[in-house]
Amino acid sequence: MSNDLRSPTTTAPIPPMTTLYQRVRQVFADATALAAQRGLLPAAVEPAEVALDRPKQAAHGDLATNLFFGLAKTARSNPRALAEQMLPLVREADATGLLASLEVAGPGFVNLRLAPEGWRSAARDVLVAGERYGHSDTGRGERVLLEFVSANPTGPMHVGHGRGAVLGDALARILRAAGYTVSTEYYINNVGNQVGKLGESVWHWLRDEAKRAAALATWGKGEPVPFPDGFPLGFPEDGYRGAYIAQAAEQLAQNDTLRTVCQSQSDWTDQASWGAAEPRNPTGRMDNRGITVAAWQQMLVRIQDDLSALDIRFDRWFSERQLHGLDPDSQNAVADCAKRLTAADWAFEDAGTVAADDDEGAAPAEATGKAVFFRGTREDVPKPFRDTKDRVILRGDGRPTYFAADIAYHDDKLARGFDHMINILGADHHGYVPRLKGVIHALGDLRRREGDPKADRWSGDRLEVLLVQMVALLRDGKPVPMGKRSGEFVTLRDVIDEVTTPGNPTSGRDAVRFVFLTRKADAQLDFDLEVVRRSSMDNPVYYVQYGHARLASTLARAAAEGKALRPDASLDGLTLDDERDLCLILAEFPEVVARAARGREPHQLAFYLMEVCRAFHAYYSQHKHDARVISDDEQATQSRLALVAAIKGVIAAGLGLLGVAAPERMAELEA
RNA sequence: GUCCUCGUAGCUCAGCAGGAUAGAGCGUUCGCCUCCUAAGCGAAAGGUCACAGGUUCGAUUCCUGUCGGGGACGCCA
Repeated sequence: MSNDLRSPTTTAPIPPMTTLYQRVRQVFADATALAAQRGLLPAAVEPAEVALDRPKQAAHGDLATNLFFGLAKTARSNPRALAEQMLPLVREADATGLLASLEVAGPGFVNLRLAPEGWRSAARDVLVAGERYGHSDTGRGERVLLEFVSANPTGPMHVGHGRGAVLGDALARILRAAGYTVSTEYYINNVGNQVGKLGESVWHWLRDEAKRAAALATWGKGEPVPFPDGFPLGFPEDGYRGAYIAQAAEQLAQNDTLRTVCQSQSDWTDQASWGAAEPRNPTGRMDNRGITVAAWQQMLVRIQDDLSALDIRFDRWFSERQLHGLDPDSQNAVADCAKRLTAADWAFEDAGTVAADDDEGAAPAEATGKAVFFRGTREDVPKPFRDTKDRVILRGDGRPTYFAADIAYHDDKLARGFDHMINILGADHHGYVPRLKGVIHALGDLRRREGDPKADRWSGDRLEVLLVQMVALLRDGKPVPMGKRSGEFVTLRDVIDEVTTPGNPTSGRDAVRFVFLTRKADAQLDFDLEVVRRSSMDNPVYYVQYGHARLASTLARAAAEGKALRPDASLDGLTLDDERDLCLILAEFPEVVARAARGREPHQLAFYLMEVCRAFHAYYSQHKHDARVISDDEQATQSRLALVAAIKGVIAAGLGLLGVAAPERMAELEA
């Protein structure tokens, strides 16, 4: 950091930005270096090893460290005595006079108070760094592939998907700020039974225009679909019944080619009438029919639309079809992986369990051949990745399972050079995790045998799975009934719309995002539509946004009175305890971002922002009479405006990392 | 049955790589706008951190077990 904290210098070639916490840590690290020179300690410590806490009690100073508890062991001393010995060295190391006082407390804590220039520098840091305040190199550029949502393209997104989406998007923003190199990816599950059923379901509507028209005329959005009887083939078992099926069918009917296909009376089993019958798909499954592809593409557009309502974009949309060699210029990596695993005895053929009818609609399951199982139970699989059961990758009829495709997918991810993979999954998938890690381990072993020099990259611990718990949708405390089977469910879009305040288009997105981020991923979340729609304090998003707007309006007010914040404003006018506390809170922001990144916990940021606002509102109210921000005291006004700007900057930066708008003013309240 | 996860104020939840006297919001009670946004602030009340052991200077935090809520154990995805 430059020694001139006064001037918010113009952009030098990316200054090595430090934070107040880092500067204090450096002082302690330097002190240990001095101690090492003088034989008091065996070795110096790195700044990062100096744990700094903000004590709960004001009597314990501005910051505290328990550094000497750990060092006492190696120095064969007791913490308290060592701390006493170290204090002079700490003072010596504090060349810039950051620290005002130091004391040893309790069994060996060091409590410290910062000099006014010290704590004020935190506000200066914010103003100098601007939008980049809080950024760090914690992640050291580690290449992370963050896969999230990956909802089947068989219908609109529901609320649970939304939570995973918001978590993933916020996490991507936070990780990037913390110095990770992040790619986000959505895995499109466009092969398999589910998508096949989507095709069948749509097909049924397309076949009967009269019924379709009648249905469309009478169904309301979100209403259960009274599926008519008497369809030639019957509706597919566990097919999709939401009104969106009819909507999709209606849209597909606009497509001339499909219209021709759909109006033909030929049975859907007659491949000839379908156009693209895929020779590489010998079992003739629905998932590769033209109608199916058209249908999931339709659904994908809808999903993308829902995601953009939440301001979420992905770096890449990864098609499962490409793994099966079904997309142009793609290889059948799924079959390849299965073959190589089998060759290396990581998989084996076995009749095993008799195949159950896997509800292929009207077609009864054929007598099956031998299935291929992945040996996830092998003793040489490290314990945490070992499965309790061998899992099928190729069914008796040769069709790959979802797991088989996922093997090829994760092989592909690692082959692309990522250091680390984070998958965000619904908590109901947790049983799936060990087998996925296990198969990555197996692929590593396989590649080692094949002589791949990069084989070590294929290790189970490169995969990290974040499990997201369910969202319980409530309205005024009462559960909103959701039944996928009945076709009666509230979509993510419905929820966003319902909590959007008239006249403020982003309010619904902001509310949904913020509320989703006020809980740890692995905690169940109650989402009460009534509460989130209200603009009250049960609804923290308004609290934080209001704080930002209040800060903005204070700055605007000052400007209007000809007292605008000047770039050279001095912070010397900040003298109150509350101002020191605010600065210390601002100093914590980079710590919080780094912590949220390391722990993959965006909620920490949400809670932090509420704390910032709480402190600001208290300051603002409490000094309404004795120390207003805008006053006749020019010096004090400038300093306080600078503080206000810094607080505003932190809130804006924090909200930005959560993907929530930071408004300059709040929209009119609802009556 | 096996595995995962959660159990903290009346309710909903925080609690950072173990630290000092346990934190918020809602709800309840009582206060605060002639003056920068009252969508705000202050105060009061509210707790055997599910239970029992263990690890150590120190445990709400880490480990084991018990009890309770939720979830997963398919040739589904």
